[in-house]
Amino acid sequence: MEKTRAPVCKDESVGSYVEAVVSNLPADERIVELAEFLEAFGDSSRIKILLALSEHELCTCEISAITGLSVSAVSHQLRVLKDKKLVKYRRSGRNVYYSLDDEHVAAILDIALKHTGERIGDRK
Amino acid sequence: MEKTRAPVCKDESVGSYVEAVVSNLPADERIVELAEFLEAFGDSSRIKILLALSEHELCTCEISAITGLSVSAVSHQLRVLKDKKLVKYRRSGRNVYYSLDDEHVAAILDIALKHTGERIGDRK
DNA sequence: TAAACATTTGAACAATTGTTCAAATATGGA
DNA sequence: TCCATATTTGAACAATTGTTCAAATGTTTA
Repeated sequence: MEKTRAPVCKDESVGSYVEAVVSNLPADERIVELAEFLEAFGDSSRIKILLALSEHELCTCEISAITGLSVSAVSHQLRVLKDKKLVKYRRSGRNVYYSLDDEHVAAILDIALKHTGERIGDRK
Repeated sequence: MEKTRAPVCKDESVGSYVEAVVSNLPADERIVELAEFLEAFGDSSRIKILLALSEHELCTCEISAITGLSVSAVSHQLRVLKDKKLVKYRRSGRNVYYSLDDEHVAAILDIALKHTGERIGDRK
């Protein structure tokens, strides 16, 4: 009478699909990788930086001027965005110019804008 | 000799587009809204829950069994996902069944999977 | 009603986060 | 070389986060 399976809700009508869902889940390390990438979107300073970069390649001090954040705060956040592969950069003289890493980043911003904009009562 | 503009890099060759970028940025409250939505993706427990829900509508205890998280931890995370509009739910008897709020949530998971999967050396 | 199951909630805690400030590093021009 | 500008870095700090545990709330069945 002891179950070998992980304990699921006692109701037997539940969960024939549970094993299928389990077996389709990516490996834990893959999930961590996903979360770390998406986590980088989860701060309003970084969103502001990403939205600015979605319009134009910009250097650190321009981003600072545009966002109103200190140069140091911008640099710290750019490091996060760089590490998590949301932005790429190139040096040109004294300046380091940043831009979105690829179309995926812009696409996520776009979907998020649509999702948060579509709710009733949220009209521009 | 005092500038009225926000201080930009001293290099004058820089920044004719800066004002345009500034004027295209959404309002701060809109940016906060975006960040709060995307922030909800930024945790591996929540990603695991969302990936499970992308395959099948599931109740709290099924999610617990599938993810290996405690029922309480799942419930706390579901509250976050509910508040940030990533999932919706319906009650059926004792159980509360959760599912992804709309196609935007699945789309973001999909793009993130592609983005993190495409990098060299990350082959399955 | 009481008992069993499913879910939510609140307090507590360690761990992580984003900012500021000061200092260090990097680059280009005199 | 020295100086000005641009950027990065590290330490410190308050604030926030995710988990656990225990208790409370819902719901169904006997």
